[in-house]
Amino acid sequence: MADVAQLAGVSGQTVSRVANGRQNVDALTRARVQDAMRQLGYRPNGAARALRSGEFRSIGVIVFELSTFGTTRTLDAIATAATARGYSVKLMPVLSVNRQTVADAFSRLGEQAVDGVIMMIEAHVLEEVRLPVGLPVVVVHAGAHYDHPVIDTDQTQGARLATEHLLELGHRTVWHVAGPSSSFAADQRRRSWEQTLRDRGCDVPQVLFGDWTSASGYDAGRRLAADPDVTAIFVANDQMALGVLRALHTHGRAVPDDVSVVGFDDMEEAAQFWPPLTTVRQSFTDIGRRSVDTLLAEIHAIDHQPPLAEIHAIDHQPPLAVPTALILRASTAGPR
Amino acid sequence: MADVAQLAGVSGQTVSRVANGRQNVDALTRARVQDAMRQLGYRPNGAARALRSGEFRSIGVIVFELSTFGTTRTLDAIATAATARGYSVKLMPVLSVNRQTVADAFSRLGEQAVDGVIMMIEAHVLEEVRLPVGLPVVVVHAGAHYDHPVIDTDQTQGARLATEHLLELGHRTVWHVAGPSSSFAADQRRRSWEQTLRDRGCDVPQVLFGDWTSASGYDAGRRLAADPDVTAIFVANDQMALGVLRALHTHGRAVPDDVSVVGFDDMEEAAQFWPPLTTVRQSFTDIGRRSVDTLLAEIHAIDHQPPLAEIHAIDHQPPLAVPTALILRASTAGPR
DNA sequence: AACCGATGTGTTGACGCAAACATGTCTAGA
DNA sequence: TCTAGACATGTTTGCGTCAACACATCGGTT
Repeated sequence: MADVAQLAGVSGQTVSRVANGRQNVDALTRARVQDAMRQLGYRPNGAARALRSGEFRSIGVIVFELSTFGTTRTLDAIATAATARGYSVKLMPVLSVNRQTVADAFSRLGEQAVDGVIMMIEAHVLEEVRLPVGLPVVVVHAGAHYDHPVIDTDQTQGARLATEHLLELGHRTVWHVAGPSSSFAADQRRRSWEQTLRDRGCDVPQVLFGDWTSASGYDAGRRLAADPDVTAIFVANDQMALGVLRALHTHGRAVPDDVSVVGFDDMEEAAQFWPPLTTVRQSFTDIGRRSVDTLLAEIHAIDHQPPLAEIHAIDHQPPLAVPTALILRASTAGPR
Repeated sequence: MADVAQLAGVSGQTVSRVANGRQNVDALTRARVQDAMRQLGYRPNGAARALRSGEFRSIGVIVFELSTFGTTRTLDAIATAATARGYSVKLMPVLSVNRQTVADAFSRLGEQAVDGVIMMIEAHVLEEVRLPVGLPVVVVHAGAHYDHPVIDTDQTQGARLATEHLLELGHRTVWHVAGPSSSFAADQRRRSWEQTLRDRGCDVPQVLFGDWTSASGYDAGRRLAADPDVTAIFVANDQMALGVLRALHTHGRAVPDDVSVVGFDDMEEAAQFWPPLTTVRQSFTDIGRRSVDTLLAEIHAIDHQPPLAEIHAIDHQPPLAVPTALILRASTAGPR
C-alpha cells in the first residue's frame, strides 16, 4: 500500500479510500491511484483488513461426507451465493459425527477467521451439541428446535407428495425404504409417509432402513422384491432407489408394471435410471441461497448491536421450509 | 490475549507460546495459561496471527461445478487431507470457465488469506491463463505442461485398460463416447482409446461427444443403439454410461449380450446400475492427498527461501500419474 | 473582511499477535 | 568461586489497514 501511495503521490489513507470505493476522493486522484494499483499489482491484504475491521468476509461450513448428493449440491449453492455477496467459504469437514467431533470442528472454525457458520449436519446428535454463543450460526437440513435459524426442505410435504401419488394410482398401501435413523431428514420423511398412510386408513408396512447408499438400497430392495404383496415403494433418496430398482430387476419384478418406485432428491441421474425415476425434487439451490442470506442477516444484525428484542425476533423466525415438487417419470403406474 | 495473560499472571508472549505449542514453557505455567484460556473462552485471532506471521494456514481451491462426481470426491479428499495437516480450505467457485473468470478467481484468492492454491479446472483454457507468480499453485486433473506441478489420474492407462478389456473379450473394435473437447481429461482418454485401437490394428469408429452428464450419454447412446455394428462401447465417465445403458434398453439391445459397456470413475452408484457397470476406478482420495502434500511442500520450500535451483527442481518433478484399476462387473461380455 | 460549511487529503494510532531481543535464573563444569 | 550455557519469561516493536481527527482550500454567506 505504501508503494502505491508513493507512486501515486498520495498518502496511504487515500489509497485505502480508493480501495474501498469511498466517494470523497477527487476523480483525478482516484484515477492516479487506480493506475498505480494496477501497475504494482496491488491487492489489499485481507488479514490486515480483517484485523482492523473485525470482519473477515468469510463464512465457515461444517460438512460431513461431501460425497452424498444433497450435501454437495447444497455446498455448491452456498459457495456460489456467498461469492456473489462478496464472502468466501471455508470448509470444515467432519470425519465422523458425534458430539465431540462437531464441537471440535466448530471450535476450529472459531479460531479460523470466519464471521459465521453454516452447519450442514443432518444428524440428530446435533441437537445435543452446545454451540458457544457469539458466532452467528445457521443450521441446514436438520431439526427446527435449535437456538439457531434452521433452513430445510419441506421434508414432510415431499414425503406426503410421494406417498399420495402412489396411493392415488390405486395401490393399497406403500412400502418405505428409509434413510438412517440417525438422520433428521430421514426421520421426517418416514414419519410423514406413515402419517399419510394413517390419514388414508392404509396399513403401515414394516419400514426398511438404509444408509443413503445405493448398495443399502439394493439390500432393502431384495427383501421387498421377495414379497409379492409389495406393489409400491417410496424410497427416501434417489441413490437408494437405484439399488431398489436393480433388486427388482434381478428378481424379475417389472417396474412399473409389477412395482412402482418413487425416490427423493431428483438428482441429475434420476432421469436416466432404468426406468427413469419418478421422484421428489428438492431445490438445493434455494436451500443454499437462503442459508447464506439468513446467516448474513444474522451477522449484520450483530454488527449493529441489536437490542435483545431483535435477537429474539431473529432466532424465532418461522423456519423457512423450502417446498418440493413431484417429478413424474416412468417408474410409477397403477397396480395390475 | 491480554486478559488471559493477566488471569494467568504471565505476559502476552507466554500466552502466545502456549497457544502455538512451543516447547520452551514451564509445564506449570502452561497449565495455568491453558486454564485461563478455557476459563475465558480464548480463541487466537487468525487475522492477527496471519498478519504478523505471513502464514494463513489456509489453502484456496478453485473449482468449477461442484456437482460433477469427480470434482466433489477430489474436493472431499483435499479438505480431509488439508484439515489433517492443520490447514483449512477456502472454496472459490467459478461460474463459467474462461481465461477471465479463472484469472479473476485467482486474483480474489490472492486478496483472501491463502498460502497456496489448488486449481481444479480440467479445461484446456487453463493453459492460456497466466497465473501471477509468488503464490504456490498445484493443478489437478489437467495437462502436464504448466509452470506448476500437476497431479492427475493416469488417464492414458485407464482408457487403455478399458479398451483392451473389450478387445480381449473378442469385439472387433470399440466405440467411444467422449467427454467435452474442452476437457483435458476427456482428450487424453479419447486419444488413448484411439491409440490402443490403432496399436491392435482395429478400425477407429467415429467418436461421439457428450458433456459428462448422463443426459448427454443418453443422446450418444441412442445413436449407437441404432447401429447394429456396435457391440462394444467405452464411455468416458460413469454418468454418461448410465445414459448409454438406458438408451440401449429403450432400443431393445441387451447389455451385455448385444452390447458391452465400460465406464470411467467407478462412482459408488456404478455397482447398482442395470446391469452393474464394468468401469475404470480412479482414486480420488489419492489425487486429493497428493495435491495437498505437493502444495504444502511448495509452500514450505518458499518459506525457506530456496535457491533458484531448488525451485527448478520442484517445478519439474515428473507429474505423479495416479494409476487406475479396471473393475469387472456385469456390463461386459464377449460378442454373440 | 470575517465567517461558514463542504470537500479533499494527510497524520496518528490501534487492531491482536509473534519475532527479535533483553533479562533473569538455574545448573554444570573449570 | 566464577563462567558459560541452557532455559523460562518479559519487553518492544511492527505486520497492513482504516477510523478518527486535523488541516488546508474554496465558494458562498453575512
